[in-house]
Amino acid sequence: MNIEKLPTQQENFSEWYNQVIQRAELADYAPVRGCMVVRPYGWAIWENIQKALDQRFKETGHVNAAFPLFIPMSFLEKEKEHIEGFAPELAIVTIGGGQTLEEPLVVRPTSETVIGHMYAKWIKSYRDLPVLINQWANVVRWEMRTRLFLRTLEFYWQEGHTAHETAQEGQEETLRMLDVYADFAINEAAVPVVKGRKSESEKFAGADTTYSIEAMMGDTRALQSGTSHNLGQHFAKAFNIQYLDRNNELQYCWTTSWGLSTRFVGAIIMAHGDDQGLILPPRLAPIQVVIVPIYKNDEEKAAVLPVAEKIEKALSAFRVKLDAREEMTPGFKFNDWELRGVPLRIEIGPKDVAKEAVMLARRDIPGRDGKISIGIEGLAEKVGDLLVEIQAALLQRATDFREAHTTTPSDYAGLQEAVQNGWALAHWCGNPECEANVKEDTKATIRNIPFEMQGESGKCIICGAPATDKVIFSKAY
RNA sequence: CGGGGUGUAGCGCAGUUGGCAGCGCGCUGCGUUUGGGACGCAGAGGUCGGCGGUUCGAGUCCGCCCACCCCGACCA
Repeated sequence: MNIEKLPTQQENFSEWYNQVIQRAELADYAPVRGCMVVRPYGWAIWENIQKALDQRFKETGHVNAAFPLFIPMSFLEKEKEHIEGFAPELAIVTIGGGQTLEEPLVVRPTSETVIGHMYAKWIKSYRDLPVLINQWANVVRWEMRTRLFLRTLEFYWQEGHTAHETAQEGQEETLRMLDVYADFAINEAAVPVVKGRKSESEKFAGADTTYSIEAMMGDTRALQSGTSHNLGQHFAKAFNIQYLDRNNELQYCWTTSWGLSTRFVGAIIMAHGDDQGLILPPRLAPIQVVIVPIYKNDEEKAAVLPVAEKIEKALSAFRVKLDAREEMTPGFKFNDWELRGVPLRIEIGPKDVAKEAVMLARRDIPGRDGKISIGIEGLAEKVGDLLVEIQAALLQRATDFREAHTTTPSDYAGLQEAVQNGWALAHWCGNPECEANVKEDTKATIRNIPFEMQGESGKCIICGAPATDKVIFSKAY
């Protein structure tokens, strides 16, 4: 392990990001360019994300299934916008079993097409609707520039695919799942997000409308953290997903899709981390409490270790780890677990044993300010309270940070200035040219058109034309 | 695909005019340590990215190739 300090977020945020991931053993670079290995600690975070989301999917009536990795090339070509959008980033298999394939197989970049094909077989009647299926899967998109978790050639995600009787039901489903994502982000990951609609240029290839949740990272850039698409009847028409309605008339279904990926692990890292390393939200942290025993000799060890073990048992309701490694000093362990973002640390040494107490150290409050001595009696309850408190504090801090770095410039010069270090809220007339100009001039894009600001009319900050949409401009990952 | 850069131990790097393959961290063993990143001693670990050329001799010079990184066009 490299014992040197991390670069600070201030001096080099992206280097801080890369190093914290590798040193905390979340992920490592794979032998293939642009691919990553998710290591056990990183995967444990993903598993906790999966649990929190899967539970919400089930509660809203969805079931899981698995669709194949390979998709016939011709399937993607059936929806014009879809193939145009994805063509540049497809991985295509042309040889199988030593033979050149008659039809190339695409490694799925997303599964609307195969799933649409199957839905056409399965759906006959309005009685078959709605179909509410999700799958947990890996997908491949051949990206030019990659970053661990944020953009890799292969990534893990869930993709929900639903089919409905009416346009309205489709729209309701699209927004329902966006709400599920926002609820997850805020209440499980403590990452504040803004729900909104994507502009035409940023929407999913083949969607009527794309919605997203956008979060601000520690360097003020935006990260699209989850998306929900109203696909209208595009895929239903491309794949003949039809049903007989109540009047015995053949109708096309209305479909949706929605996804959240391992990119969200990157969101957690960048939204909460500090110069010491990760800070994981208690609800998703693989280890919520780490116990570090402290002793100088065998005598002290004999006094301390059994108590530490007793505490470990007393805290079995939490994800707790006793770090009894002999070959490391307590000081090393403190730094090590801080790097790994464990929300709460318990230090127990001879002095504490004598007092029948322990030291509790909060990860979100560095140094002595975050430490308190507390009696062993009723410790579990106190730990539970503190974890809830830390979870809330992380959300509050991230929200405050976002607000402190969000401005409402009044003219174009102000906008250009504002997006250099933060989000800018401003009116936009809806013209793609204005959007493109901002990107050209500043590298910032329209992240989304927030629901909460709809209905405020004004003048386009770029061209001055009347505008009904107020949008977030920001540099993004 | 364009522009720039780097390939030497697991990681980070040094290697002079061409002359025995090195340093720091990490790793292994033993001992001393342990309340905020301990120390000593002894070890293990190399196709110097690959192929070819020049030379008595190449990590070093020349040519070709390969890989990766950074910047741009694309993106959850």
